[in-house]
Amino acid sequence: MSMQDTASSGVALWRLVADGIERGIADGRFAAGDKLPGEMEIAETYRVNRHTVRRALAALAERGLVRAERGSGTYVEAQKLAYPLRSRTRFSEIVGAGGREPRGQLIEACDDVATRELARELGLKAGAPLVRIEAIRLADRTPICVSTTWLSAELFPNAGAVFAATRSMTKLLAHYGVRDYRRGATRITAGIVDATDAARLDLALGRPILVVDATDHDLQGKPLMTKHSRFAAERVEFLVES
Amino acid sequence: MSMQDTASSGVALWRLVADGIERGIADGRFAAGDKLPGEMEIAETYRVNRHTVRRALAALAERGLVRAERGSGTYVEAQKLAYPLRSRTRFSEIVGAGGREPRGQLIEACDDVATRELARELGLKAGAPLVRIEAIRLADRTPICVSTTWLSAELFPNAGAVFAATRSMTKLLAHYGVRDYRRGATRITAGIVDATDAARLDLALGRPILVVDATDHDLQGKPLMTKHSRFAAERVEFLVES
DNA sequence: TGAAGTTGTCTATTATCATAGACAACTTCG
DNA sequence: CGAAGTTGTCTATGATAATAGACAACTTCA
Repeated sequence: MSMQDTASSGVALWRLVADGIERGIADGRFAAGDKLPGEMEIAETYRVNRHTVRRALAALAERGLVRAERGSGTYVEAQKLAYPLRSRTRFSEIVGAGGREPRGQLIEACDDVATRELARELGLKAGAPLVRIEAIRLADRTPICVSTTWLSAELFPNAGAVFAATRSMTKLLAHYGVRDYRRGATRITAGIVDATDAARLDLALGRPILVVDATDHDLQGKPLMTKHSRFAAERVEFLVES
Repeated sequence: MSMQDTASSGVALWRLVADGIERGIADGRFAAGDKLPGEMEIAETYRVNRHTVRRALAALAERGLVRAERGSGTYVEAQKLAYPLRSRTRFSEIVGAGGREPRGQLIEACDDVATRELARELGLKAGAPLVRIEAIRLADRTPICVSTTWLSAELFPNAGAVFAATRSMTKLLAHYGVRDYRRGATRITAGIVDATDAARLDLALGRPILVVDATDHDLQGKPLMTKHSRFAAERVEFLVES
């Protein structure tokens, strides 16, 4: 065969191979930790050159989906959600890009008052009225993180009800006329899940979590909301741009 | 820009442009008969070379979605369903390939006896028991054709109920263990829709129809079913392989 | 230790993708 | 008719995709 892609569909051959392998991983034909067939074998099944397979595997490896070990084979990585930490990242977009369905679920929404720290983050005075939203975010049916979000009760009246209806922070902000926003400085630490979060994340007690604190700003730099998120470490992998 | 495709995603640039235009046609931004923007203008909106736009338009023209008129412009064709007449064609696949959802709807299933002609087509004796299935097939919510299908009542007992449940001839045959089948000789004529079919196809009286008679065989050549289909001529366009 | 099997890297060739410019052929409209 | 705008076709160039072969580097296992 000297054609570049099947039926000149405008989709590169290596992409078709990569998609095929990814589907195999997604539907469990290749489980996490499994060894993929050798490059030659994959090349034969797809009737493609070994280098084309390598191109496909390289693309998957870049996304952290597989890991090649020289002399041994290529292995399926623990299928962690690749979570790029850019200034403009939306949970729904990240999850959707991985071919999974993003879901949001409200746990609790209640009034709160700003501590000195929260007030500083949000550019308010200590004791200012806040709305606190506790929510779970899932990819398909897998809980990824629990997050506590604080917003100004004056700027976003009735925010809890709006989030309950939209199940999306992005849509919540859009409801108040905020068309775009960015994440400011983000702090990442790790910890051990507590009993409450363990139940919410369907996670065994004692498992590690990634703790992320971030404040989102609008395009003018005005603080909109500050978040305290706890990610199931075994299900997510943050990607920081180099 | 000297890159071949956006973010080296494995999808050709012309494909992205073609998909974008096709989406515009699908969601009504460009209606049937409309003139598309000029090639230069499209090139500017997609920030792409004019030749790349031409490649995209050529792909759409090949599928019959648009028609270029030299010196005048490129126009959206009457959006007929492109129906390739190969030996192995499935309605669901054809409709699905066009980005529309295939649907089937049972009108009536009843017992019948083989005329001399039907018996010859199905390899049975005249007077043999048959099941006759009347069905409508749609793309999204647009009726495409009405078809009358005859099957041997002995080979496919209770076929009507199975079709009512599966709404697919392919699945019906699979239910009886037929994994694959091919269409044999196909006869195509044209006619005027009668009152019954006009109502079923949501077609005005007096409109033309394409009449297709075909018999499907299994891979050993044994006749499985014979069909008499009436297509709304203004909604479909048969493609015969060259 | 050695053989077999695996991934990594190199060179080389061909086809396609994408861009660029120029001009012909044609349609539309004043 | 003539000008403006459109699609059609040609040549040319550089980047990428895909194939092909060879060999190095490494792991696994008998």
